[in-house]
Amino acid sequence: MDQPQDAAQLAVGEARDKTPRTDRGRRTLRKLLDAAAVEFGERGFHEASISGITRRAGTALGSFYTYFDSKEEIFQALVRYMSEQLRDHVTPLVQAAPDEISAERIGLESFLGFVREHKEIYRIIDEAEFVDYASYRRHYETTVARVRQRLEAGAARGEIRADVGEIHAWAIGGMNVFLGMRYGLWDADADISEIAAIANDFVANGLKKRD
Amino acid sequence: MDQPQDAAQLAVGEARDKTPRTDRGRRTLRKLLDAAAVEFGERGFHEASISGITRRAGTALGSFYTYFDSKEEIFQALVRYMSEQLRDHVTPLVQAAPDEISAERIGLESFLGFVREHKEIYRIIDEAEFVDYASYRRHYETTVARVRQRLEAGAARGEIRADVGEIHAWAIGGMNVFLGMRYGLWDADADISEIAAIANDFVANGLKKRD
DNA sequence: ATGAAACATGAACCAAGTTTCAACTTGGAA
DNA sequence: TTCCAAGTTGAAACTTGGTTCATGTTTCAT
Repeated sequence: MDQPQDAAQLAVGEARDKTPRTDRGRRTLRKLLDAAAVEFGERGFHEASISGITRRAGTALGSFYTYFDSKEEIFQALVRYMSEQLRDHVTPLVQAAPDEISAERIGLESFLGFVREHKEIYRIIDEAEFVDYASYRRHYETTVARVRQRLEAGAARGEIRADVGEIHAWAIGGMNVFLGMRYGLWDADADISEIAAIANDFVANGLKKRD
Repeated sequence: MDQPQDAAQLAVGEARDKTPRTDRGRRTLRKLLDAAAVEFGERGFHEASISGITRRAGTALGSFYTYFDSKEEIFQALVRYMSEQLRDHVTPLVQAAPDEISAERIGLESFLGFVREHKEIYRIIDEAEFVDYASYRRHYETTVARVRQRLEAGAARGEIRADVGEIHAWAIGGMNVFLGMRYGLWDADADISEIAAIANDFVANGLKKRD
């Protein structure tokens, strides 16, 4: 009924009229997000509970609903945040690479390192396949699109074969994800840069220009 | 079309003496497993309900507990069964291949075809990552182990480079899974054998013997 | 200083679905 | 044919945890 009109004016965040207006509110929201990352990472989406999140955050159960409409909504916010974190970690390193083949090696190596340091983050993005399929799909589609762009740029510079495309990008993406799971998640002792070097040698041959 | 009895009996037998002793019992168990495949495939593990399974199976709710101790247990039995189905579909085709490179192409192509025909089965195995991690890990470890064996046999016959190993196997496994998701699950119209041919050309170059 | 909006609180509500149970039916061995 | 183990049944007890809400506290513009 008598809603404040300026609620329609929040263009920045994706959240509706649940955006905090005071410092206290922003602090609480932040505490909830941090707590949710830990709770979801440790227990998985379905095992996690909102009371677990608020307990970790040190707030009351009801306060959760001041900022989020549901458990799904905070999860979705988290997936997007983490997908961005991963991209922000990998992208600058890859862009500094001297050529396309090195870029793929550096991309894989930095991805493996990121996974190893943020196991809980990796798990959350992965679980989105079943909790928030749109976010999951967007994550992989944008990730692979970036691989494809690199490949095509490399081909245009004549560094690799000219016929690379979407299929090669998905192949490399899948390769990276599996190597991340096997050697980043499961095997804490594997030598990450050796893994990346061996996989990159395989990719380099696969992408080499035909005679 | 072959009997799920084998897999079901095996999986259940391991768990407890809930194995049916009469024909009627075996029939009911079978109905429950078939219904569970549909229910889990359509709704996912957490959305699926036991009453949904028994409704589809045409049995009473209580009968479920004659054969399984919990929702997790029937899910686990299903994962194992489906992992075996997939293997039984792909393995004979791969083994009939004339050489290692063709084997990988045929393996990918038959995997893509299987995924497309059994979308629900694919989803179930994937969801095991969060419901029954041991089964999930076993599925991928045995799958990749088979790739590795093929690679090493091919290397021993001198068909491909000699230094192939675990890393190459995981790379190829991940590639296949992602291509399966992208072109088997998401894209119903993609030309499967063309995808397999392009990916295989990439792999073939990657595995080629060095000069 | 004051009032209104923002924020915090946690007990209670409630829906959904898992599990139990006691009575009943069926199968097949003796 | 008899009898008991195996199997079936579905209502009801029980759990769990997401969500609501009425009440109290804090913030801040005026």
